[in-house]
Amino acid sequence: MRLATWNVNSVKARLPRLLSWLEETGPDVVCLQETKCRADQFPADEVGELGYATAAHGEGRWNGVAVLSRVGIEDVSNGFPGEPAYEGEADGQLALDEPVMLTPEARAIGATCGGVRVWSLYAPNGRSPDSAHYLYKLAWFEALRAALEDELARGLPLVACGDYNVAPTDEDVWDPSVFVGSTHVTPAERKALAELRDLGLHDVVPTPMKGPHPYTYWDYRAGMFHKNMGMRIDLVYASEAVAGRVRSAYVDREARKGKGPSDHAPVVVDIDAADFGRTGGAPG
DNA sequence: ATGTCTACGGCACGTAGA
Repeated sequence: MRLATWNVNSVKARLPRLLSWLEETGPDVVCLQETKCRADQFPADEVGELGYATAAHGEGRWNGVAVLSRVGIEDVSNGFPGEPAYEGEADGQLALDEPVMLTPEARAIGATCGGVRVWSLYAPNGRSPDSAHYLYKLAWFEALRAALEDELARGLPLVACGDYNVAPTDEDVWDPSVFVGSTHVTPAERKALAELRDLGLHDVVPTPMKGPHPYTYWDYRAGMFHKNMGMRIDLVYASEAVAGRVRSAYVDREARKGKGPSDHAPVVVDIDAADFGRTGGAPG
């Protein structure tokens, strides 16, 4: 099974590149983030012509996640149980007797594809460590940890991949000194990732196509991609059964080049998964 | 270079988010 994850930064703006990338790369399962469209606006017909079924979860202008699969797509979950909603900076100014029902943002979608439980995740950015958005990010990760613990208990091989908006180590940013006081590198964010790994998930670190660091994101500004000043924030967290069958993984930096790219590159993982589709196989 | 992208509302370009 060839699995990929890619923050496309608008699936509508990226559609020609997405379609040609699908044809060239031939993944069986693709996790997309920042699709920035409602489910009914997702170009399911266009990817369908290439043989992919779609599960999409979106809200319009921001966020949005999807799973594409040509090995089946079943048991779709839009979001996860306990997923928090962003209450914003205005929390506390609302009348106490006027509870407001907030809908979680479209940041997670799960589906079972070819015998593998697949999650496409788009973690909150956090904006700055003193913001309400940062607290929301940490709460979202704690709820994700609880949800993935339950998901793993189902016994299927599992991958939770996407834009985690956290660089796991200082090696995963081009210059740690630039990030002092910033999100993506704080101890609390890295602890949230460590707690996911404590569930038995393994960080599938891809091979960089160029240079020593498998960065997956480079800011559009200031020639950051040209100078390879990037970050590794798009991660594949795989259960033991999947991690033990990973043949290879790479960052497709070619997809970050040229006119009209996303600011993220895809991560592509090849897995020996011939027996995952069988019923009655070993769990986990 | 606070230097780039995107979507939105609404039809020009300012604003917000990343």
